[in-house]
Amino acid sequence: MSASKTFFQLDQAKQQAVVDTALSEFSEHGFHQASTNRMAQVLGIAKGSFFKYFGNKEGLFRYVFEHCKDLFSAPLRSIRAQTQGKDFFTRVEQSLLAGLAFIQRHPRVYRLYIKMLHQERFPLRETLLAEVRAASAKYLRSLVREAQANQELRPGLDQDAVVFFLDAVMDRFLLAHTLAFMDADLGLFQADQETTRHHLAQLMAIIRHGLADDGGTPFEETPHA
Amino acid sequence: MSASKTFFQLDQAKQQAVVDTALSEFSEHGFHQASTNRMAQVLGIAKGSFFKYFGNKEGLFRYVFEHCKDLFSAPLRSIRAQTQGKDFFTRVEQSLLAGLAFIQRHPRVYRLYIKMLHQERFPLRETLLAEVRAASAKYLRSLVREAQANQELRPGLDQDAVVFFLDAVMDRFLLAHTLAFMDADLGLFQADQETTRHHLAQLMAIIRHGLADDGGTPFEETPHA
DNA sequence: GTTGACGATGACCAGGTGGTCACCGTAAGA
DNA sequence: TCTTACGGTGACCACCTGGTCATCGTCAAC
Repeated sequence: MSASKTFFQLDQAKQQAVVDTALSEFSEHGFHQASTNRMAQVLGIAKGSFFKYFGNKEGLFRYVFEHCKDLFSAPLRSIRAQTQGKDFFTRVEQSLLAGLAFIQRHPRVYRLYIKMLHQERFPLRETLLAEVRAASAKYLRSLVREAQANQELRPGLDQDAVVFFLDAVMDRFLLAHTLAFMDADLGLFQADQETTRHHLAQLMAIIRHGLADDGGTPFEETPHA
Repeated sequence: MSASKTFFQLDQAKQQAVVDTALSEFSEHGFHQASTNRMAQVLGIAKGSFFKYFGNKEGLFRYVFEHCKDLFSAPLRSIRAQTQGKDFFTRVEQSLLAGLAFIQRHPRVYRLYIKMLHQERFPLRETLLAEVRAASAKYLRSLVREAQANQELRPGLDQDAVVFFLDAVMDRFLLAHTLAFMDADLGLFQADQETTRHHLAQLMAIIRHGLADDGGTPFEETPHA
């Protein structure tokens, strides 16, 4: 718990306003460029209050991050449960759709995550990111493991390589909707639902061919050892 | 030209030292967190000199960026020429190896590029990044176009989708060597050459299956229009 | 009416920032 | 030796930062 009891005795509306403003500031400016002066001004409270509530800027950030993590973990659990029993590629596709839905509902949370990934010198960066990445990697890995058990994937595929591959493509697909420069002229950036669905289908076809067990590979195997 | 004639009249060693120090600072801290005070101290010159040379911090950055762009464009041209005539997937693989070689030779240039991609509020961010992204996207697109002309790719694949897919996987493969968090437990981060080659082979196998024309797809085609 | 508890306040602090400019040292030309 | 030109210098400026704390206002208890 990174907030003092003073903060929790505030009425709910004010607590929420503080977290909301801080999330906007951090997701927009990262940590160091975020300004407590600006936040205080936006909220219409004295700057000193922040330091009463959270000790320092880092404490404020920790609290905001905890809040985001809560928002994040619920959908992750739910999508896994929802797709239980479906085939691997359907699960991957639905996970992507769930990711998109989350980003649309919580754009600032996603931007904060991106900022943390790519901005060194965030407080607790290693610790906090490790938690998030571990959760999503674990999820992806469990999907792959089950798929391999069901012989849905081409034999001989390295589990780590598959996870890496999927992580790369999925991550980028989500990123392209948020950052214009990550969209290689595809038109995914802030795309409407129809465009997104179209490109998702194309992408899933490539992924399927890349990973699925088609009962015999047309290429010479690349030998190892 | 973002530097004054004063700067160009300096002896080469000093010019180089200035660019070198600035590149280190910018690639490590981004733009706003980079400090001209620190650079001056490292170089052992007065801070005022920077402003004589480049007008302001942004001018200094522009000059450093131009320098990096020159370093970047030569290898891109050369790798394209070197792989002319080879098959598509070999070209992709060699491009990745060339990218890795570049990153190893110029790690700070690559880090600066990453910083610019993921840190808003960089001066001239849109303009400068557009140049770089356009160059590399154009390269990738030309590879894909030629491959499609040679019927190396599965028919019906959307060119944009293929470019997007390749960009995603290749980008992430390079990133994983530089940023620990982008390496989904694969062990690519600062990996030795052997590890890298091993994982590259795995990845290329997946890409091949995903894109190559294998003379008949085992799945129902996902119909469009 | 008096007291005590406590959250809110914002002037204030030290420290860092990008940027300026009057001054200095030097070296070439007369 | 005097003049001129010019790059180098670092004290200085205004501004912004995270963080502090003496003071104030309010409200409940007695």
